[in-house]
Amino acid sequence: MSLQRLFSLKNPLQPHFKLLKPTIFTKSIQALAIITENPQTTTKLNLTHDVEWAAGSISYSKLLSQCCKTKSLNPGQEIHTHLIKLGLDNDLKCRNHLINLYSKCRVFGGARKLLDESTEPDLVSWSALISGYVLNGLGEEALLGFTEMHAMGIRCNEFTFPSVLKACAMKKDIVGGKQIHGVVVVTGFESDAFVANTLVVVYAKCGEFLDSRRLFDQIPERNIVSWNALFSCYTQGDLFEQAIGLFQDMIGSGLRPDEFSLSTIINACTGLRDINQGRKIHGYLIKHGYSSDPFSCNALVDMYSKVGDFEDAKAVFDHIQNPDIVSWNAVIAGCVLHEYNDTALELMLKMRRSRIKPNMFTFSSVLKACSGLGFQGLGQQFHSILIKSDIELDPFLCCGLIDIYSKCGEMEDATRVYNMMPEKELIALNALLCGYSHNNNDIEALSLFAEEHSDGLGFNETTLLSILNSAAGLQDVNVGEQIHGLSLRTGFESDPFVINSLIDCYAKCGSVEKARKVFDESSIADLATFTSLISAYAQSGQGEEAIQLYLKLQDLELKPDPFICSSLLNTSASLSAYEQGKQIHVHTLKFGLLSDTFTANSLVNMYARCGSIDDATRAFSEVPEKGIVSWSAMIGGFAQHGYGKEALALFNDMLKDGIAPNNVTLVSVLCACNHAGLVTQAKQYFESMEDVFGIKPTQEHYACMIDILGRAGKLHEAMDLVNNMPFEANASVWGALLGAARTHKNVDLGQTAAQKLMLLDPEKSGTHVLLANIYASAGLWENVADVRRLMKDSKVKKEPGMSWLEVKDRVYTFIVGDRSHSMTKEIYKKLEELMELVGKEGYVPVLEIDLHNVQRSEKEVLLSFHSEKLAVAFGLIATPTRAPIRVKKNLRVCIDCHTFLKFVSKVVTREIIVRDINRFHHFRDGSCSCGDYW
DNA sequence: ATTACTGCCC
Repeated sequence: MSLQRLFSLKNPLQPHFKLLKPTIFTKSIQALAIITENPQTTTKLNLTHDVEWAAGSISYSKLLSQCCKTKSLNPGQEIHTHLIKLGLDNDLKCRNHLINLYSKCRVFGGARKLLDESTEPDLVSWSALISGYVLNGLGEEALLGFTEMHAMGIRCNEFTFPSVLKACAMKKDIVGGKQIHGVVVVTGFESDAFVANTLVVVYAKCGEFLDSRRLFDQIPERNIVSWNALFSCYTQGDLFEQAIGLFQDMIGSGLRPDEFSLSTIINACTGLRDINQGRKIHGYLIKHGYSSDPFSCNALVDMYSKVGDFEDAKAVFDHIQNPDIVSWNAVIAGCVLHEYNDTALELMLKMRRSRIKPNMFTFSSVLKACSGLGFQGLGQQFHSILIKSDIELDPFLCCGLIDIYSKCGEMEDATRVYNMMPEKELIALNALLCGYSHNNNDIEALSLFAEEHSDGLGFNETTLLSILNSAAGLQDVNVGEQIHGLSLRTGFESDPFVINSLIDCYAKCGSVEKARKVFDESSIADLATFTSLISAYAQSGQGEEAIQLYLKLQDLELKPDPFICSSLLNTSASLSAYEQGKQIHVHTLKFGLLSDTFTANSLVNMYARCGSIDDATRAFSEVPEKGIVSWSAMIGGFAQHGYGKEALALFNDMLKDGIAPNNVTLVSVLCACNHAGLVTQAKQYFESMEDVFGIKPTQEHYACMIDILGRAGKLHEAMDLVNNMPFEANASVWGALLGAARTHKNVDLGQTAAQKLMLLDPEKSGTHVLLANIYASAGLWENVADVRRLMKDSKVKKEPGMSWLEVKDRVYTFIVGDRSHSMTKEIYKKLEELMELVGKEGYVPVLEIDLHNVQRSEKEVLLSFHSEKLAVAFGLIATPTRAPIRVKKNLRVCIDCHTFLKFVSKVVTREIIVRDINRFHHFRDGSCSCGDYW
């Protein structure tokens, strides 16, 4: 128990009484005496516990000196109190010791009080005070003390100058440093080793390396500290090679490096990322008996963490006998760097068990670990510990906290931490902007940036990446252009990350041309840039450009990565480019990318959407770690191809595997029921969605369910469902109803649905066409004419029917009545041939009713030129005899083409796969996989 | 009695 505690006891009379109690006093003195290694004293103290004896037999000055050496504040204060009691507190020697002790222990008030109350404070009193300020990093206070001392007419000596100069170095105050340098020269302390070495440090720390080096060269008797000082300054100024060069010069001059030299050089190796040199130094350390030097060990832990293997870092750490706070921090930081985040937290617990208090470095690392592990709750607990502690919330910690709060979407708290910072720092701004962008607070991000930018906070590439993400999120090409301009003006336009973000931003804002321009103008041709532009093309549906770019990438012999391949597979999927997709598949195998689940899932999706359910099934069976995305892709694939039973069976397999479905899976499940005509099952799934799987039906699920009921002719039930939806029905719901009305020729329902659709999605052309068809089927020709007029007035154009067919490396496009193809003649000839063949088999053109006012013969001609017919005809000419023909169409297949293709598949014995806007049709041997229900 | 060179979080 310390005396301080005694003084705070309730009874004010007690302290004096307790003070005289020998047992309390002697415990401290005894410990001190043992430390002073005075065997005589120790023995005698062991014989007696008497206070007065201790005071008389050993000098207070000696004891206080020992207190200073060991920074033992409490015993020092006890002695101080005792000196007052004995009236010995005016002794200058003791007083200066006490000033030194208090100042070093940050009790500046006490130190200052002793100095002020001195009858004659001398140079030593001031030196002691100033050195304490410097030791505690208070450069400003040290210089103020120096000025005051100077004003009192007290001159510095070789002991004071180093402290004062160090204060200048700390503040990077070259002006003050030069002034004091002048005083040093005038007073003749220039050649003192301590002063000369510190002068070298002052210039170097202020960035004046040439002056520093000149002073170093002029030191008459350079010692090891001079060398150490200079190359440590070089290392701190990131001049690692110069540091190592100087180190070699030192060895050349015959000096043997000590632990200071070695730990500094290890840091230089870390900076240079030169692990070989670092290992050599490690060997030297062991050979020369420095392997237990704490500084060198800590430097090694840091080096292996940052440059080498974490295992090496851990091995060095495990060898440290009594790891200090820096050792722990270094190894914990290493864990975080290598993403052993849970180990980082475990080590922090171990560290606390060994009674070492975490500091701001520790918290900075463990906050990162929490963030990496998604332990936001723990991160918030650390925040409350930090608030209760006396640890200063420096910019690094603030960043960590902003990151934690951003990760859990608590942007208000993140903003609060940021606003709490006395001085805004760029790294904190970046952390907050990043948080805003991830939480889709794009407007907040951009306005915060604008504000801080006008306040002069500045920005770097990280800032630009964040705000470009926000601009992309807003899909505001103007904001993107402004940021582009800003990066051009500030020279960031050549940063690869900025370039990629610009491409990404322009692409997301819908301007692939601008994205391409950035790509073309940049001199960087790395994988990431290609990935950005390829996915930009993929996202905007420009698959051919995406592939062209991929070919260019291969010309440059860049090895594709999972991102690129995944992107390309998705492109092939959306284009139904089966051959192309297969080629990408080969590449994924060649480059070993199928262990990546994303890529493997994309492969399943690609084959499913390119119409090859067999390939998709095979790809699915080879997905290394099947997740919900893999299962959903496969179930969705089966559903789209009309394999309802297979889809549902797979869904059950998935449930057996313990994978919980998500809303995407359930859309596919309902879709499967729809395409397989399983109305009862669909109803069961739909009704149990929330109870069994905990998924609330969305618009999509409702739309699917209404489609099912509609197709089954249960129009009332479908309408009831629309009326009882928990939200306003959207366009897809009404679209499903309109489709049902058309199938079942229900004019009232068609009108209601079409009206809603025209309001919700006025640009959609299909609505008018469907409504016209419904009117036409009921013989309401005037209404048909009205709709046509309405369509003309509202400038809604009927989307022309288009089909795509892939042959070898090219995708061929066909439009209704297309005659632009180089093989037009052959195609139409083939079509005629086919007409004749299928006519013999019993094919009769089935007319779409909306063509009622066109002459019958004309209709037949028009029908025969539908794009899918042209595509199939070309496919028969241009592809190998037995290969399936895969066509993609932008609209629903018309009933005539559907009938025609059934016949064709029979007469030419070929499988024809048509992917229309809703699903796949596999025409084989005269029938279609959809069972004529689509 | 007072003095110089070394480590951990972006």
